[in-house]
Amino acid sequence: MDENPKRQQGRQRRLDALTASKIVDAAITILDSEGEEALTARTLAQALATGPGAIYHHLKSKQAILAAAAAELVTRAISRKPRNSDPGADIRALMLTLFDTIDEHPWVGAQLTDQPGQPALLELFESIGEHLDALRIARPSRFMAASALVNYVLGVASQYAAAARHARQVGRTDVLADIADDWRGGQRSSTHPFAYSTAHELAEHDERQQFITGVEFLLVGITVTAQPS
Amino acid sequence: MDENPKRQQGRQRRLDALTASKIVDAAITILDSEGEEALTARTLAQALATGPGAIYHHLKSKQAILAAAAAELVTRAISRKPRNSDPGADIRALMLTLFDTIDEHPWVGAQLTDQPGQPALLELFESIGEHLDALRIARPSRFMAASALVNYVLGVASQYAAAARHARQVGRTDVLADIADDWRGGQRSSTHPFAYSTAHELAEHDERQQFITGVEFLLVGITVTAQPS
DNA sequence: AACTTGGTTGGAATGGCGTTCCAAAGTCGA
DNA sequence: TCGACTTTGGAACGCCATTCCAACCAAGTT
Repeated sequence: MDENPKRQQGRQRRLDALTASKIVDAAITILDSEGEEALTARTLAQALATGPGAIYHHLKSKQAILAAAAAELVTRAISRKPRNSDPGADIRALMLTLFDTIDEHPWVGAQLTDQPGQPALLELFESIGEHLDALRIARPSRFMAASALVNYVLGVASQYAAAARHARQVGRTDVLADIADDWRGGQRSSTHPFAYSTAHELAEHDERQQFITGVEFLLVGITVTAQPS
Repeated sequence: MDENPKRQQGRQRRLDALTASKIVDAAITILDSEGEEALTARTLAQALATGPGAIYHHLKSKQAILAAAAAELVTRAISRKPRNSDPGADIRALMLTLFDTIDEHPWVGAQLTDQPGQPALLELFESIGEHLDALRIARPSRFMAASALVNYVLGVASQYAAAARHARQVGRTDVLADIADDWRGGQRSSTHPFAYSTAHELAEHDERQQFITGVEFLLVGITVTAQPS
């Protein structure tokens, strides 16, 4: 399937040789510019000026391509670590970096939530966990705390991916504004009073701010519940 | 497309008439017993002893069927409200009921995260929001708090759906044990020390306990940050 | 320089999916 | 009984991921 180390020195490859990483790069380009639905074996083959068969020689499935693409972007995001002296600031910065990656590449959100035990999730969990170590969370709580933060990120990620899909299908409209209108329509003021009265916030709020507020709730809860000292 | 109120009194229907709700019920049965992948227009038509065309006369797409099925189960779960005197206990009970629904019907998790502005999500948001009202969270924070809780549930839901898919494909029931093994393999002890050292918890923990611990982190964070008094 | 070998290529074929089409059948007001 | 309208369900369409396989190459061997 490729990645044979011997080949690096032994056989000489053609200059235009297909490789797993070239395929993944082309996939990322398509996903970013034309969305999840635009990535098919045929469009990807066309972008690489080859046929579908050649691609499957290097990567065993479309899911493998997507997993590799997501892992690439997550790893890239995580490796930009600020490493301040303040571990609290560090973990907030990490979470915001993740948010920005998902905001810029919504398909990553869909991919992260599509398969369990994915490489990208390991990176995510590891990075969050190491920051919690720095925060000196009591040992037994670290796993729970890291899981909670990962799950929260995944929830936000899945909504971003869904919104991006919807926006592309329906056209350029503001997805959240449509939902807010729906929540204010019909008999909603009596059947769903809470949603009705908060719908305007859905349409107007800053999503980055909303995300970090949720992170803040979790971090406060974690430190209050599990700080040793 | 059906659901014409006039028809209820006017035209008389055949006893075995196809209806949207019969289709959704059949879909739920297939999803629960044979998994997401088993639900196709053809298998559903077969279960209803008809052809695919008849189904599309009542519901406009497969996504609409899935959305209706998910909304049905979420509504059913949410309507089992305990309504104790203690609002803190109520919201924990609600979250656990949601967890149990997703645990029993993992495909609901996939559906919730697949489309924005879904009916099931409105029910979820409304129910969580009303409980927060009872908790007397300060007004401006309620939207943020409800969103954070919903996002957390969605993250957990997506992981449950992914694990169920994987388990059905591989035939193995213990997906988490496989992932834990992966996290302990290779050079992980040096490259991913946190994941390596917590892998055993991944395989051994009680998932329901883990879920409610995350909820607890959020609720503590929310009350500490946003309680008015 | 020809021959062999085995990884690589890419176009064609396969099987299955969601969805649409449409002729036949059913139902009702007149 | 008739004509209009809904409902049915099997066949057909277009697209997808994936597999097949004959041709293609760049070494090693002679």
